[in-house]
Amino acid sequence: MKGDDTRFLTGTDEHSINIAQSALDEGRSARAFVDEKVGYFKVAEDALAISPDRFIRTTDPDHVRAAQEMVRRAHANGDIYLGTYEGWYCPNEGFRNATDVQETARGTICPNHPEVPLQWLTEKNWFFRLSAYQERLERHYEEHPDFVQPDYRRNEMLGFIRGGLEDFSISRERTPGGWGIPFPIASNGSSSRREDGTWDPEAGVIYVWYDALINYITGAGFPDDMGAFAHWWPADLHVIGKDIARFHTIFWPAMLWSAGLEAPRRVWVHGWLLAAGGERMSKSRGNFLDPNDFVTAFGADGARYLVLREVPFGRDAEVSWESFVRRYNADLANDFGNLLNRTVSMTNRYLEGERPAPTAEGQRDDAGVPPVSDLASTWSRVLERYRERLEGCALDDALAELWGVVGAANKVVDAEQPWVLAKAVKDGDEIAAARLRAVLGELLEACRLVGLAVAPFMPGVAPRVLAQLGYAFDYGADGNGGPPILEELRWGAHGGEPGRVSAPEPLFPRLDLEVATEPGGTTPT
RNA sequence: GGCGGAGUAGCUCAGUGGUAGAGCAGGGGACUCAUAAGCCCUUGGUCGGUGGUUCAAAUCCGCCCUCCGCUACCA
Repeated sequence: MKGDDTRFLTGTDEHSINIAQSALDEGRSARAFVDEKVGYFKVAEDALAISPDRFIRTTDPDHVRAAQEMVRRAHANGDIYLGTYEGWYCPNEGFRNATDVQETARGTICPNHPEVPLQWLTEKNWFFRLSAYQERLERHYEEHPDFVQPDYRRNEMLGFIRGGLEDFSISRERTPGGWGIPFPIASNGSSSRREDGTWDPEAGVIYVWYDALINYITGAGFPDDMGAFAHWWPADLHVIGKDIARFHTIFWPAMLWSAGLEAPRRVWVHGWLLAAGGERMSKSRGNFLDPNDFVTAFGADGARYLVLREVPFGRDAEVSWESFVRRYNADLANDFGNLLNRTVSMTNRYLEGERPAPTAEGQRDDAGVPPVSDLASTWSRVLERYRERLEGCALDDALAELWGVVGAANKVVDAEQPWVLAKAVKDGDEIAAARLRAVLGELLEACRLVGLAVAPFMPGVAPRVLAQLGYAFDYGADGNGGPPILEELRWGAHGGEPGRVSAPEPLFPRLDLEVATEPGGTTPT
């Protein structure tokens, strides 16, 4: 919306052994299994009005090419070598981490398949020379203090690096059903591609997360369209969950450097939404919030607002249905929704719907009345802080800044009491008439600015706000098109344009806490 | 165990030496444009415990208690 070229990528990581095994357990192909799951993700994205430029799947053919090219580059650079990997091996799931297995009277077992004895297996694998990048990683962290955010995550990762980096394996000889991207290099160092174009299964597959990380550059055009890639890479921002921080902040930059590519500019690590008591949400615990139910109750815009406002973006947060309903009613229905509604209603009632221009700072309107409120100066301060918070990924603070203006505007209504001014106007008081127009002009402008500024959070609500105010909204559902938003976000940017407000229409119907419980029937917490 | 963070009003949190704060929730009031919303006022806290430093400590130091994060191949 600022007018910058953007490319927004989401997608799915599909080559895990767990996926291959679950598909086998259900008696169907891994491909059919992931196709179904991807459908669920896309439905949820649509429901939440998340509009990536591309939804990338690691099973996409261009991603297969990208992953194989990255392996070739690492190999050409001398960063991968053949070694042996050993550990507990579950015939159903492949290698299990020592922390995932249990010692029992009958031997070592994996909790998912207690009937099947584990084997201590040795496998020939390719290893990536992560150890060669320790110094460069430390230097990178020092020279780019914002590379990993929030700061405490950066410190954790830096501590991990300083503790010494080991090489890690990036291939697997065997996976259930051979699931994975074919490893493009044979053990003798030549290509594993055969004359008929298929890949030699003896070469194994690329280990799942080595392949998964590469999705970011596939999405930027690597290696099929290096022109596009040069335009989009390095990415300005990776947003990831805390559980995969190490992969994105340590392994991934090293992989890129090995291939002669740049690291992303910034990686933001977000926390989790936790259920009551700080428990992790899971279906088996029955404390899972289905995003589709969420949208049903609050609307796509409401759901987006709540999740981003209620939670400090860098930390875990305990959330509950009740906390969301409270926040929805307080912020959206009562504060902002009602502000717009009362402002539009008064404009209709007292000015026959005609929209007066907002009085600018230091100016007098045509009737000689100076600004009646300090909303204009408040706005310019808030906008600056709003931008700072957004750029720092402090999304909850960013929204709080905007709501400071909402609060100020509600106070202005009570301080000026337009209904009293309107009575005086009826009695022929011309000064009151000018003041009434000034008050409503300032309130309408505050509504326009907040409604537009909040568009990245509530892309569906923003056009409805502007429509009620009689303004056009020229941006698409994905935020593209339209004028540079910072121009539009100036106080009085459309001050000279005559216009009419439309009939007031509540944006966020107030919810009854007792009624608005989870559709799944789970007891609200 | 090691490293790091947190413990402040019912809830979520701000506050790094000088008379305890915000939002929400609760209570009261005046008003009426509005989604019984908004506005004003207000109840509520020995700032985890303890011992120090200081004229003065939520804030600095020591010890203790509780919780959380990181501590490499599930991803």
